[in-house]
Amino acid sequence: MNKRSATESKSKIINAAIKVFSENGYKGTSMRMIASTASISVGGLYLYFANKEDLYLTLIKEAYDELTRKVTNARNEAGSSSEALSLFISHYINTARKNRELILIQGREHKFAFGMDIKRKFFRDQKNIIEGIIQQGITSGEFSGCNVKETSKIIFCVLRGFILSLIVEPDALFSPEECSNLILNGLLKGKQK
Amino acid sequence: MNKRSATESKSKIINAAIKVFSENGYKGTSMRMIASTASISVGGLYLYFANKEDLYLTLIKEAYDELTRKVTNARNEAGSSSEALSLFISHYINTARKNRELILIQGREHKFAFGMDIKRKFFRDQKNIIEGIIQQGITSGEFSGCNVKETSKIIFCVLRGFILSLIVEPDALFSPEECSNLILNGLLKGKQK
DNA sequence: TCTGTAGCTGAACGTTTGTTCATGTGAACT
DNA sequence: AGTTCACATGAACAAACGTTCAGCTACAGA
Repeated sequence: MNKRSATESKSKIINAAIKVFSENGYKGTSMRMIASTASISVGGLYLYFANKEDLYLTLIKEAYDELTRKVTNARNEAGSSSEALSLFISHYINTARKNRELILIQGREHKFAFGMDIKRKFFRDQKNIIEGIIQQGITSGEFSGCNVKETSKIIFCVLRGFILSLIVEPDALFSPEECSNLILNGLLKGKQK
Repeated sequence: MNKRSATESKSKIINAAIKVFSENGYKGTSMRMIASTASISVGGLYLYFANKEDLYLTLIKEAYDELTRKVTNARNEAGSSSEALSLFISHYINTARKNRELILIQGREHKFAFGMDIKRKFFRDQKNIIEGIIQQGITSGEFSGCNVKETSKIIFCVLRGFILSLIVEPDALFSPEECSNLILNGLLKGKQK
């Protein structure tokens, strides 16, 4: 193994790319900016990534995989449906907060279609999980009957709005508990508090 | 007045700019793209706008003003607080839908700070309106006591998520009625349906 | 018909972009 | 000490960028 380590250089590049892409978006980021942030030469970038697009896609792919992995676990940890939903929401919000830098990238996209297949899959997965939780809650009599698809869209939009706030207006962020509380009291058959 | 009308050319440019900026973002849009979409020469753009930034800011300023104008009206039209909130939500969602192209632009921003003062003012205004409605509902005994600031943040995030959906995933959109229903049943003291 | 001028053009300029490649460097082997 | 080769460099290239400006066109009023 060389002292000038390849893996070390690659991770230096990845970290620099996250930072620079997050701050300037795809089009707003030049390979030279990434190179200088990583303290490496322009040409050096091309030793590890085929081109700018390859480097970018590597980043957002990893970001989504991580978020998905953590959030899907929430489902198995809960007893009741309300607890499942609350856990889902708090997992989602907390991981989003923690991975803020990675998520910032998606707010600065250069084209609609770019990496869209990765995102669509992610969105579909998330919405399916929410739908599953609501459906089960209705079946078990815990939630009042409602339009499952429509309701899960709304819940998903709250979370999506949270993500957008993360990007544009950090002081608009709310707590997971308050969020679950508002949503659940609209879902639960018997009013409680 | 010349047959080669200045006002007509200017509006041709604005329409073209909305279209091209929406599809490609700020950095992704070149003055040549706007010019050719507007069927005008590159140089012609600079007869009406000082530079690229000036042209862009003109667009988003108008977009926000329009949305604000329409939404603020909702407040005066309602009798009860629940009706006020429902009206606010449906006005917001419907105007957002109608002005989709204009709003798309904000999803493709090139830098955080760019035009951010305009946006922040808009966000503050919107949240104040929601807070006002909730506060009034609590005072009148229509809504159950809750953390006003936190709750209005969540409601605002639903709408913000709706906007983001408008950009990235049009089939994730929900109806204003269903949204009001979910939120209100969490707010109303007595459960109803 | 001629003239003044508002409206418009597109070649040209200086930068910056993504990418390439001939060249250099240094740790790990014999 | 010599050889090797993974790792690294940055000048160079073509393409695209925002912006300028000398010159054109077409209309209004004389």
